[in-house]
This record gives sequence, C-alpha cells and structure tokens, in this order.
Amino acid sequence: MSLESERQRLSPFFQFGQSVDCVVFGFDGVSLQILVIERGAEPFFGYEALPGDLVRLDEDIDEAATRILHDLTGLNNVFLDQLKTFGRVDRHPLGRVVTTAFYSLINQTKYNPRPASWAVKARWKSLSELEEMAFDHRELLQTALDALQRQVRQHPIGFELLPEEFTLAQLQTLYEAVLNTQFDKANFRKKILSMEVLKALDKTQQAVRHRPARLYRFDTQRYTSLAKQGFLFEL
Amino acid sequence: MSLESERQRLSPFFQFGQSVDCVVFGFDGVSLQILVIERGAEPFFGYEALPGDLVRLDEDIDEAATRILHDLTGLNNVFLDQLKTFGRVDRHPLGRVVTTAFYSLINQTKYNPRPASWAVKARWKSLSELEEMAFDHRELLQTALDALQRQVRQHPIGFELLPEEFTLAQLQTLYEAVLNTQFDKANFRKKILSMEVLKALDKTQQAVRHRPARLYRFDTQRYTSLAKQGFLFEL
DNA sequence: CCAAAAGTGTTAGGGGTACACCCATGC
DNA sequence: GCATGGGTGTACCCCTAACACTTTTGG
Repeated sequence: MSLESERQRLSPFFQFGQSVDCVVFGFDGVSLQILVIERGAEPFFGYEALPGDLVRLDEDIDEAATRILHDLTGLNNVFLDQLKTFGRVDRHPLGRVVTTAFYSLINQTKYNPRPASWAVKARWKSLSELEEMAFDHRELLQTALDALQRQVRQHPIGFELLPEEFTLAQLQTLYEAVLNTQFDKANFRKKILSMEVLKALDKTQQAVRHRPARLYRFDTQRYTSLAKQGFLFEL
Repeated sequence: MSLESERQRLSPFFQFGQSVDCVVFGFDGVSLQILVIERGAEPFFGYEALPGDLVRLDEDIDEAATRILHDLTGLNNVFLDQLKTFGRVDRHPLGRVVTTAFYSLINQTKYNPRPASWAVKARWKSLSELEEMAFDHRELLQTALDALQRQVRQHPIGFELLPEEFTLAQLQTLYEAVLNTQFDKANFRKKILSMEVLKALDKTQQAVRHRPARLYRFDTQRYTSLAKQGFLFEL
C-alpha cells in the first residue's frame, strides 16, 4: 500500500480540532491566584474560562501555548509546562476538539494585562472567588492545582511566582499558600538554605517597622550544576 | 455571533488527526521490557513502533488507548496512564497528526500475544535490543521511561509488573531493574514491610534448591485506606 | 556437610521536628 | 521601651545505611 492510498483511506479521521488552554498561576504575596478571562465568543459567551485558543495547522502545540501566553500577558520566557490532554467526545459544543492543558507560573509584578482577541478581559482570581467556568475548564484547573502541589515540592519552580529578589518569609508564605500547610520558620530556613541554591544579597527590605529581612535570589546556575551531579530539590 | 456562524468561521481548523500510542512495560524477572510492533502499513512500513492507532471521531481518547491495549494483549483492567501529548507540525508524513502517549504496566505472565490489524507482529524487547523506531516513538519511549522511574518510587505501581504472588527478592530485583540501582536486602525489606501494604501469605516458593522464600501479595484495600489518611508510598 | 539464597539484629550517623531564645527596626 | 517580625541554637527522635549474622532448603 502506497503512502498516497493510505492518506486517502485515513482522510475521514482528519476532522479533529486541537486547542490549547493555559492555567496561569500567580501569587500576590498572600494567596495563590489564577488568570481567567471572560469569553468574548460563542460558545460559553460571557463565561469565565482559561485563556486558550485553537491551534493553527502550521503551528506546534508548544508554540501555540507560548503564543497565547504572550498575547495575554506580553511576557516571554515564562515557565510553561504541559499538563494533560483532555479528549472527551462531547467536551466542545462546536465539534470534536481535543485540548492540551498547560500550566504556567508568572511573576505578578511583571504582568501586563493585555486582553487578547478572544477575551473580553482578563483578571486574577483567587481559587475561592471562582465562579462557574466554560467547557471542562474546572477540571483542567483542578488537575493543574494537583500538579502544582506535586511539582513545587520537587522542583525549584516556586521562585517563578516571586519577584527576583525576595525574603525567606515571602518564600515560606508562598509555599504555605500553595501547599496549604504551615512550616516551622527555623526549620524551613535551614532546609532551604542547606540546599545552597539561594544567593544571599547584601540588601535588605526597606521601610518596614521591624527588623528588615535580607533579600535572596534564586541561583539558577548553581542549581543547574548541582542537578547535573544528581542533586534533588525537595520541599 | 451565533454558535453556527462560529462553527463556520472555525471549520478550517478542524483538520487534525488524533492518535494514541502506548508504551507497554513488562518485566521478565530480570530486566525491564517494552512491547513493540512491526508496522504493517505505510508510512514506516516494516519499522518497529509503539502500538497505537488513530482515534475515531466518536471515541474518547482514553477509550482509544484501552481499545488498543485490549486488541493487542487481550487484557482488560490493566494499569494505563496518560503520559504526554506530542504535537510537532512535521511529526507525521501523512498530515497533521497529534499523538497522545500513554504508558501501561502489565503482568507478563498474563500476556496473550494478539497481533492487531495494524501490526505484523508484537514482541517484547529489552531496552538495549531496540532498533530504530518509526515516527518520534523513540522520544515517546524515553519520556515514558523517565515517568516510570519517577512514578515507581512514589506510587505502588511496581506490583503491576509482577505476578499476583511474589517474593520480596523478586520485588527488589524489579525495583533495581527499573531504577538501575542496587538496594541493601535487609533495608529494602524493612522499608517495604514497614509500609504495611503487603499481605504475607502462608505459602512459599516450591522446588528451589535453597531456603524457599515466603510469598506476598499487594493489599490494595489496605493501601487505599492508608492513602485516604494521607499516607504516601515512597521508594 | 556445602552452596545458595532467605531472613534478622545491631550500631552509628544524618536529618527532621519542636521549641526556646536573641536581634534589629519603627514608633 | 515595646511591638513586630527577622533570625539562630539545641536537644531529641526517628529513619537510614552498612554490615554481620543466623536459618532453611536441595543436593
């Protein structure tokens, strides 16, 4: 059987739509938030949804996710990772659309709202504020949350949510918000510092009415070289 | 804009093919193996490939994976988990095909070879025996291996690869093969037994020319109830 | 008795937990 | 000085790694 005859035989299968949806996490210093848009097109016009779009025929799936994130936030080089693909037959009213969910962590201090063509507006919402969502987006979100809680303990990705310079207390608050737990201050500090992936700066907080905290920066190079030697980030 | 006009506007996007590929792991008592087929159709006729097929328009993606596995092995209710979706524009010569990779763990003693329509034949190969593979299947395989090594340490999935009744030595050998390491016998036993997820049977090995080992069985119920209380399987 | 693998006990050290305490700043 | 959070030291406990040892079978 030739390539061309196979193409003919299989052509009825080529009727899928492929989309990409992004779960974008941010942190406002107190609680974990996600970026939602209000849909500006049918179906689910006016509903809250995750930012996403159909993938173009000449576009890699990863590229599509990067494009969506850039259109929405104006940011490049943000943390972006594939999560899972959702392919229930009836998940989209317009036809057979398979969606691949991505999750992204962004530093809220760098965020520039930029409603894209498919969105009326975008805004941050904490998890408790969320209303009904379009499609199966609630399920995608829950999957992303589970993944984040798993990943954040085993990979140094929490830093993506903080400003480049941060205090250990901010870092601890972030972990407590994401994991929904409490850590002992002394032990948290010892653990994170013992990994030697933070660079202590000669700077402190300004204008606080208590002893100012030292600022730190995540040392990407150091982490990369440790990781090559088998070092595992944990908790 | 109505639903119907949206359907019209978006129809040019609905030209994707969606496929599913399965990385099926097995264990022969010595080393980790995967199930490969020899392709019986173009493209890549005659090449080794992962078992997979195009998803039908009226079929969920998960269903397609289950179908493929059943057609190939005759087995139902096997461990099957989604891995990752591969969507490079040029990954398939016949057109734009996005594939979702799954990985599966099966008990080789239950396996019934059953070459499906799309395969000339299926066979077990250890990792070192693998030759060039069709499409980007080598990449899918590597991703599956990484996932397996991560998952097997944090979830009690190794048992899926063993007979229902097994010795602790078999279990240790399995872990050593998957993770490519060595464990101290005494410590391995203490660790696994301390989790209390194995049921000790009043049976031993037969016809071995040394002291016969006790047989164990994974206690699914026990694990489920422990997991609900926050217990985490580890190593 | 010997070989081979099953199965157990002991010890030393590292890492985590709990908790008490001191330090620097603004007001 | 006081309130507020930053930052540190210590004692205990458990888990783990390392390793030596005993047990049970077939031949």
